[in-house]
Amino acid sequence: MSKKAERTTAYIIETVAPLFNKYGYVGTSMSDLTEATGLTKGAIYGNFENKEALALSAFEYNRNHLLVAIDEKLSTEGNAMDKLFSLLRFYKQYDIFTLPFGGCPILNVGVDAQHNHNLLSAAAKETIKEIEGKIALVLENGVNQREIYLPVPPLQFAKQLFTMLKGAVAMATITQDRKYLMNTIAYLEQLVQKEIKK
Amino acid sequence: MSKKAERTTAYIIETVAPLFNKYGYVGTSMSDLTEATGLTKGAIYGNFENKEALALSAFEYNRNHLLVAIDEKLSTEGNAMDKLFSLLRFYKQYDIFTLPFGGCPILNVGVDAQHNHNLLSAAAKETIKEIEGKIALVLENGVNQREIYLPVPPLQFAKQLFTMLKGAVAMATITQDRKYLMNTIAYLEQLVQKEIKK
DNA sequence: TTTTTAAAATACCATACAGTATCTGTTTTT
DNA sequence: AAAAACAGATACTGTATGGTATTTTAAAAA
Repeated sequence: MSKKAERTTAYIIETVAPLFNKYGYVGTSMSDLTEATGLTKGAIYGNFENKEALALSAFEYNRNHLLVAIDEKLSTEGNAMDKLFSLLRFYKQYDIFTLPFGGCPILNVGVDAQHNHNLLSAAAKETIKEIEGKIALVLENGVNQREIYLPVPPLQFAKQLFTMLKGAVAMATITQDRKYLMNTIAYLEQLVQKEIKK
Repeated sequence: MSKKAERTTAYIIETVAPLFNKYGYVGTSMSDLTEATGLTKGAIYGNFENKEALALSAFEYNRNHLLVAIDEKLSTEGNAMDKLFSLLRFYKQYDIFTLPFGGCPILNVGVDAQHNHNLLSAAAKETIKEIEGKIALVLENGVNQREIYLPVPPLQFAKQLFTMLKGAVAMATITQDRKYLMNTIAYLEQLVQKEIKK
């Protein structure tokens, strides 16, 4: 296994990931990709079986970035409440965070692939489940440590919270107005404070 | 102006609207449209200047359907609270309501057109503003009639409410799970009850 | 340094794309 | 019923699409 190939494979993915995320699967053509990478089709098809495989790799790349960031926020020192507030602070800057990959991959791919690409659609769906699970885990630990109180089961609360966050992300994306992020999350902060603080 | 042409123009729009909404602007080809309508390109290009004009008409068609429905819910007999609850009940069934046009046009077009089509993108944005305005008006009247109390200005409350609704719509769409709609709106019902009831 | 192996460039394929000029059939109008 | 107007079908345009077989170039191994 020579290293050259691995490097170009990685280079292709990171160059191509924002394009697929912005323009969607059908909206991104192979010539867009050759232009962006400066490589020829021969080079790209040498590293990826076809356009589909490339799009899947690109989504996985974006998704991993996101999950790493979320993991980091949820691993903040302190109790469950500290971790939650760390996550909320992160989402206040979510538009800036996702700018380099061309917006929220879950929203973009989830909506774009809906009727165009089953595998991508399933991948977006799966990513949502993972994030909800991570949030639920923090909540569950908080309950067990008697740090917080929950009016509903941890997973349900996590889903509710994530739904509101995605609402803010969707509105900020569509209207290009980051106030939706700021205001919604300010509201969520006081909601979390009131609802679950012991 | 003969009526024949108007009828086929209308027929084309209503046939084509769900396709553009599902597959997006680039994802919908002229041959998809000839196949769905059973008409030839000659017929379609005789009624619309180009693909873009057709897509814009299709969005407008979907948008109008939605606005009519929302207007109706917000015109329910009774006070501001009755109108709000009528809207919330409508959103509980939003997935079923939007099924014939292939999902929520604001979300689909708003996300799809984001980097692919400025006019469509602006139209989605504008539609959001209109709906927020309609909700804000109901709230403002409610305040003036001393039926409800608002912790923030009417438009801000309307935006907040609509953001959460869109969050539920986005999550239900991406995951294909209508529980997001049910649970989020059940939560909003109790929130509205608590927060703004005088 | 030479040989071997692999990566990337080139040139090409068939097909699908949006769009159009022209022709044919059908309505209206006279 | 004939003439004029118009809707729609047909056949075609050039270009862009995803994908591939083959050649050239560069990198590893001997």
